[in-house]
Order: sequence, then C-alpha cells, then structure tokens
Amino acid sequence: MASQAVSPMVGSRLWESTLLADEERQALQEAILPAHRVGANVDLVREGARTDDLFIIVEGWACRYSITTDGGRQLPALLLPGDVGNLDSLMFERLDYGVRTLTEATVVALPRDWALALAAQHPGIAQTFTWLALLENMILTKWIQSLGRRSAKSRLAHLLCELSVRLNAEADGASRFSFPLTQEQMGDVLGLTSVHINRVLQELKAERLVTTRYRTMILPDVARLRQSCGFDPSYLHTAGPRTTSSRMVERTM
Amino acid sequence: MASQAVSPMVGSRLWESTLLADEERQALQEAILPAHRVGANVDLVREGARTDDLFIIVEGWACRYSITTDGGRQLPALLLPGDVGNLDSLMFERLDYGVRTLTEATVVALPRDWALALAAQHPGIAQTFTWLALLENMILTKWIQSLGRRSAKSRLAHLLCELSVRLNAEADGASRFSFPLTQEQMGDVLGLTSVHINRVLQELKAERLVTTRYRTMILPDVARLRQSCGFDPSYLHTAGPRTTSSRMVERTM
DNA sequence: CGGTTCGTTGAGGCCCATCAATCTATGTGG
DNA sequence: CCACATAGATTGATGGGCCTCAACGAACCG
Repeated sequence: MASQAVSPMVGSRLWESTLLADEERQALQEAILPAHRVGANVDLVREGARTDDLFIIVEGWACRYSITTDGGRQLPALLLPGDVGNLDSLMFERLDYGVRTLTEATVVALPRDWALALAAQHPGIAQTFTWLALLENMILTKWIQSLGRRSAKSRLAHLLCELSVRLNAEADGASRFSFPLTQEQMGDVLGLTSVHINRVLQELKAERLVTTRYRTMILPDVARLRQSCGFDPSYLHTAGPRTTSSRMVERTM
Repeated sequence: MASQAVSPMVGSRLWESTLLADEERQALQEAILPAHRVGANVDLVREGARTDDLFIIVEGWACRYSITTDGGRQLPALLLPGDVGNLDSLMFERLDYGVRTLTEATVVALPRDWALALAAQHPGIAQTFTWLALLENMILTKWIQSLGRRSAKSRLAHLLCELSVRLNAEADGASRFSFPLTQEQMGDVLGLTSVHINRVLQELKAERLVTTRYRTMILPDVARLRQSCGFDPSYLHTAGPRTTSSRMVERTM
C-alpha cells in the first residue's frame, strides 16, 4: 500500500464500477486476499460444494460448469478477466454449478463474509453487487434466447460476437483474440456436440466470417458476422449502470 | 396506514426478505404506488422500452418475452405472484425483453429512483435487491441447463416441477395449481413448437405423471415426476438467503 | 351460429446427434 | 531422433428428435 502497488483487481468489473466512491474502492482493495496463479482445469469451486470466497478472474479464462445426471455437461457461463466467478455465493451456501479454470489463470479471492459486511457499510459496494448480479442476468437471459431459438450456426456466431465485445478485442471493424476453448467445450456452452460445432465452424470459415490461427480467433468482418446472427451488443451494457438524479440526491445527503 | 391496512406487497419475495429489518419493510411499503388490476396480455414494459418503475406481481401470472429477428418468440422468465418483473430496470435503462401479463393480474409499481434511494440508505434493502437478482440468476442458469441438455419431455417435466415448487402447490406428494399457459406459450418458454409440446405432454399424461383439468395442472406423483427429469429443488432456495456471523456482526454494530 | 383461439393428429423432412474411423499436433520416454 | 501415447480436430454414414405444413376438432364467445 505504501508503495502504491497497483491492486490486482484493477480492470475487474467490481473495481471499475462507477457506483463506487474512492474510499469504497480502497475498502475493497483491503479486503481481498493476495492474487494467486493457478493452472488450467483447476476447480475454484467444486460443483455442489460450499465456499466462503468470491473468486475474481484477473487473467485467463474460466467457466461455470454443471453435469447432468446422464453425464451431459453444460457450461452456463464463460468467465473472462474481470468477471466474478461465483457472485451467487454472496447469498447462497451451495450453488448448482462449479467454477473451473480453462487456462492458466490469475485469481483473487474476496472472503464472502467481508464482502457482505462491506456492502452493509458502503452503499456503493452494495449497489455494485446488485449491478454485477443484474449484468449476469442480462447475459444469462441472452443465452436462453440463443439456446431456445437460434440455429447452431447462429448460436456459435452469436457467442463469438459476445466474446469479442466482452474481451474488448475489436478494432477497425475486425476482431482478434486468444481463444482457448476446445470444440467440445464450445459444444458444452451451446448445447451442441463437438462434431456439430466442427461442421458449423467450417461453414462460418467458408463464408469468411471466422478464421482461426493456432489458438487465436479472428473475426475479419465483425459487422457481417453480427448481421448473420442478429447480434446487438446493447445487452452487455458496456457503458455501465444507469445513473440518475436520485443517485445524485443520496450522494449529497 | 392508520387503519393498519395490509400492504399489497405481503407475500412478495421483496416484502418477505429475511434481510429486511422492520423499519426497512415499512420504508418499502411507503414507497410503492397503489396496487392496480390489469387485464391479460397487457404490457407492463414494452420490449426495448425504458421504464421508471419496478413491477411486482401480486396476483396472476406474467412473463418476460422477447422476439427474435426472424419472428421467433422466447419467454426467458415466467413471473408468478411475489416476483419482481423487471428488477434489471434498477440498473439499466433499457432491457432486451418486455414484461407482459399472461392472466388478469394485480400489480404494484415501485418507482425505480425511490428503490435505489432506499437501497442507498438501508443496507437490508440493498442486500435484498442483490438477493433477488441472484435468485433470478439461479433460475436462469437452470433454464440454460434445461435448454442445452434436456430432451423436450424432460424439459417440460422440469418446468412443471419448478412451477409446482414456486407456487407452493404441493401437498401429500401431489400437486395441483391453476395453469394459464397455452401450449404455444409453453413452447416459447422451452424452445419448442406448440405441436411438439402437445405430443410430449400427452406422453407425460400417458405415464400418469401429469393430468390437466380445465385450466388446472395436476401432478399426481411429484416424486416420480421429479425423478423422471432429475429435478432437484435446491436451486430455488426457498429457505431464503444464507445467514452468517458477519451479518450478525454488522447488525450489532 | 359463425368466428376465433386453442388443442390434436398425421405426413414428411431437416437439423443435429450418434457412432466410428482417420488425421494432426503435441508431448514423452527410450 | 524415433516410437508411441494422448488429446483434439475432422470426416462420413446413419438415425432420430423435433420442426414444418396442413387439416381437423373442440371450446369459447359475441
């Protein structure tokens, strides 16, 4: 602190929340445990287990996963740098999903009890948690729409569009980002088999909407890809939460 | 108030939150607008429109709906008595879904700016909003698992199990509740066509897992229905939010 | 009683799953 | 450096779950 070390949370959605006052940000910084590095395919929270920490992904990819009785796997969320992996642990002892890294990753833990206590003392922190939860809501809702009403090709295209925005990877109408998912894992996100992911991905490549090189995903023409699947980024609310006069009012009270 | 009139919110999840102190509950009560009765198929929030109120369903059914570019419809949430229809409006100006009644309904509006101001002043209210948001998260996540990995029959069975619990309609191993959805609407929830809903529902009836009479859904053997689709009600967290020592700590501070 | 909405049934077809084999890339040990 | 093992990507053949289109029946209602 004395050395003005940059908090490992910098860049996380929690840290960057516009609902936080400076002293609230600092309170959060003092509550987190030291960042640590974990390997790929490591459970941060095992499925069905209880946990006392919120995990913030600082670098790398992770996912929520759940296994159905008949062995099928579903990934109900992809967690990118800045995301909180298990915000639900704030309010619930046991979750019906696990959290696991997909790549090597840097992770910060925030003890859940401290987080709650901070929320009770700092309105900005409490509202930030609500904001984060509602943001997840928007993404989950969009995934439901995708799973319910889109074709496989459109679902895949839509997912790539979403990731491109969430990773802030777009420039000059194109996008390029490191992409660690196997086709099996893409299938587990989209409710498809890896075989079909493969075929559909080839279609997108044939239409020059997608290119892959090594483990990099390249979207040469984001506008066309978006149009192909009806992607509208507004649900990601990259501009942050709504601000209102009432917020001003309570600020100045 | 003088007459000690029962708040129309009684029974709503917001009102019943165990995170609220009595004076916080009263503050909420004073913030709501008078209850009003609306007909079936009435928009509370039009898709893509902005709104300044949170809508609490007091009686009747409602849904969130969204239309895809190619005309497909998806209902990403069913709203039952006690639910908040558009909690997302707390933080976001525009939602990518609309809210519409499915039956005649009694609805209470809570001005969004007041809700935020109350949350800033009352930690219990702020945490209740977070809790409500995370509760929705759990349900949305489960729906994603259903849409991604379950067969049509299993999806329908799972939905009926969920509604049975959410409506608190179970007694003596059976369940019975009024059920206003058309087969078309069930399809819009489950990502299926009404034709296929019809066939799959008949299968469930043939297995004596479901009976319908007029507009009433009857589940004669809830245990067997649950087993048929792997339904586990824990994700609905009917017991309310987790309580901890830290919560006690800040209570007594 | 005619109109409208909803439910029901049948025929046919497509999207995606399943099963299985092959190919490629990467890593490991001798 | 090569033999081998393993994980992932790719391809083909086949089948099934669900969609599509269409018609008809049933319930409700002005």
